[in-house]
Amino acid sequence: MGINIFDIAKEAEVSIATVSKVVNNTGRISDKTRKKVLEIIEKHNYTPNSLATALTGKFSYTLGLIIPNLANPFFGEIAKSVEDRARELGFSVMICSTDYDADREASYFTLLQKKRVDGVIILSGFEDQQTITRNLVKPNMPVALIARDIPTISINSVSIDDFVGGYEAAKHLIGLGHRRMGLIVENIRCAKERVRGFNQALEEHDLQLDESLVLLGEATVPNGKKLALQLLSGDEPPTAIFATNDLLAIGTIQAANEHGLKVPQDVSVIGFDNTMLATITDPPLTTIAQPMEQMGRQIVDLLVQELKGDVTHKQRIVLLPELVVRKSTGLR
Amino acid sequence: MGINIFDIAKEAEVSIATVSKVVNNTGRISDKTRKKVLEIIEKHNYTPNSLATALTGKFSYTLGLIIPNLANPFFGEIAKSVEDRARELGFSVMICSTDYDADREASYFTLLQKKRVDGVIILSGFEDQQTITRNLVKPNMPVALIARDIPTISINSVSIDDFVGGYEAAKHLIGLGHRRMGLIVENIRCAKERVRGFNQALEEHDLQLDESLVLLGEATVPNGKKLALQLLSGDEPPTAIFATNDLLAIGTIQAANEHGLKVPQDVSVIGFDNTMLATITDPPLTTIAQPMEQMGRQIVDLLVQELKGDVTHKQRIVLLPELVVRKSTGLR
DNA sequence: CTGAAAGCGCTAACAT
DNA sequence: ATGTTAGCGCTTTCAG
Repeated sequence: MGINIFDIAKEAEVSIATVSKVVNNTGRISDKTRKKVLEIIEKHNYTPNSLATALTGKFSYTLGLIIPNLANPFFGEIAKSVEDRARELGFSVMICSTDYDADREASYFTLLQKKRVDGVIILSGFEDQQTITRNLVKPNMPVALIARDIPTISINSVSIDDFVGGYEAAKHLIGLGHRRMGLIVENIRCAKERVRGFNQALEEHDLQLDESLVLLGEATVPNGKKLALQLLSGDEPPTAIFATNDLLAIGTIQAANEHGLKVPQDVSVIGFDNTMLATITDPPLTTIAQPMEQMGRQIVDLLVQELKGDVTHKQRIVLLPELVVRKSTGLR
Repeated sequence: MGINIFDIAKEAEVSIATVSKVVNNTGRISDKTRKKVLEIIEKHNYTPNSLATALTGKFSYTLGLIIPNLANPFFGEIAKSVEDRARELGFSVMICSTDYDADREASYFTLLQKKRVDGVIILSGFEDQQTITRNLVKPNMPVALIARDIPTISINSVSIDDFVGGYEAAKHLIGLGHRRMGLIVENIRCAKERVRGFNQALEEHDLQLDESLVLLGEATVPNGKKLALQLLSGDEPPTAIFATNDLLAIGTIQAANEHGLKVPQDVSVIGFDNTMLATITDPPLTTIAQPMEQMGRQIVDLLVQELKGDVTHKQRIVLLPELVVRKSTGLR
C-alpha cells in the first residue's frame, strides 16, 4: 500500500526513530534533520497509519457514541455537538444507532471494545442499568452517560434536572389558570421524573392529577397524536396537556387541530426538549429547553478528562432546564 | 491491558495460529481443538483487537461519512440510513460534520486516511470538484458521493434527478393556475439544477421567470423567512414560492404568516426534501420527496462493492424525486 | 491438522 | 542528536 515510516527514513537517510520523533515532536532533533525529514514527508504526503499508532500507543483517539436514532432532531443535535467537541480535542467519533433495540445496543458495546475506542458516550434508549454495567463497566472501558442517568452507579454523566423541568411545566400551566391537566409520557425513566416534578407543583397548589389522564407511549409524532386524541375525546378532557418531549407535543397539537380544538384557546400544549421542531409548529411550541449543545460538549470533556487520567473522581453534572414560552400555551 | 491471542493460545495449549484460525474460521482445525479454543475464548470473553487485525489484514471495516450538519433532519435521516446499512454489512461508521466549512471538510479527508477507513461517503456542503479529486481520488481511496454529483469525474454516486424535481414542482404550481412564481434557492449546484428544471416547465407553458423573484441564500429557516419576506413585500409579489429545500420553505410559510398572508389561499409554498419537518408545519408542506432512506442504503452498497472489488465499474444511480402534495399549495 | 516465524507500521526505551 | 531494537496483537505463508 501507501508509503510508510521506513520509506521516509530511507530517503531522508535517517532511522525510523528519528522520523517518528519529528512527526510527534518528541525527543531532540537538530533543526537540520528535522527540516530534511519534514521535506520528504511533505513531498510524499506521508501520513502515519493511526492503526499502527493506536496499536502501540495509549490511545486510538476514537470515541464511540451510542444513540437511539439520528433521524430524531434531539439526538441529531446532541450528536452534532458531541462530534464538534470531540474533534476539537482530537478525537473522532464512531456512531452507533441503536434504534431503541436493546440487543443492538449491547452488541455495539462489544464492537466498540474490539475497535478499541478510548471511551464511549451513551445516550441509551433505556436506562437498563444491567446492560451498561455488565458490558462496559466490567471491561473497564471509560463510559459516560448523557441525558440519562443511572443514580446507582458511579459514572460520569451530564443530564438535566428532569424533576425541575416537569415542575416548571406545571407551574407555568397552573399560573395560566389550568386545573385539569393531561399528560403524555414517554416510557423511560427520565420522563417519569418529569411527571414527578409536575406532580409536585400540582400538590403545592392542592391540585391532583387525574390518573386516567396520564397516557404512556413511544415518542413519535403519530403516537403523540393518537394518545392526545384519546385524551381529548374523553368525558372531561383536560384544558392543558404536558407532553414529555417535543415530538409527542407536536402530535398533540395535530390532534387538537383535528379534533376541532384551537391551541392555545381551547387547549394548551407544552412540550419538552426545545428542538428546532418547537419553532416551526403552528402555533410555535411552548416547551422546556434542554441545553443540548452544552450537554454534548460537557460530556465529551468529562469523558476525555477521565480517559486521560486528568481527573480521578467521577462527576455527575446536572444542568437546569428552562421554560421557553411560545404560543401553544395560554390562559384558561 | 486485556487478554490477547497469546493468553488464549497458552491456556488452550495450542499456537496462536490455531486460535486465529478458529476465530476466523479459516484453515482446517479439528473439531476437538476448535471446541476447546472456543471454550477458553468464551470463558475469558476474548475478543480480537480489531486495530491489530486491521493493521495486518485488508480491511478496517470502518467507513467515513462526511456530512455538513447532523442537526439538520435531512442529513440526520441520511446518516441514520447509512449507518444502518453499514452495520448490516459489518462496517462501522466514523462520522464527520463539516458544518459547511471547506477547510474542515478537507482536513477530514486526511484524518480518515490516517485512520485507514476502507472508504468514504461524502455528502459535501459544496461540490468542489477540486477538493474531492485532490484529496481522495489521488490517494486511491474508495469514495462515493450521495445526494450530490460531480458529473466530470468517475465516481460511485447516488443522487436524485434534481432537474426533474424542479420540473415537477413547477408543473404542480402551474397546474394550480399560478403564473408568477418566486424562488428561494440554496447556493449549491443541485439547487440550481432544480431551478433549471423549474424553468423548463415554465418555458413549456410560455411562462417566464422574473429574475428579480429569484433569491439566493443559505439553507436555514430564519434565512428562508428573511428572503421570503423580501419577496412578499415587493411591488408585484409572487402567488407561489418554490423553496429548494424544506427549511427554506418553512421559513417562507412563517414569513407569509407574519406578513398577514394565508398559505395557501394568498400564497402557495412548495419545498424540497420531504423531511419529517414537512409534516409538522401548518399547513403541512407540499414538497418534492427525496428517498433518503434508500439513498443511504444504496450508497453504502455501492461503496462496499467497490472496496471489496466485487464490481469494477463505477455506477451513477439517479433516483427520481416525487411530488408529495399536502396543504401548502392551492389554486391561484 | 497444527505450529514457527515473518511481517503489518509505529512508539519508546535504551544505547551510542 | 540519532540509531537499535523490542514489542503492540494479529494474519498468513510455509513446514512439519
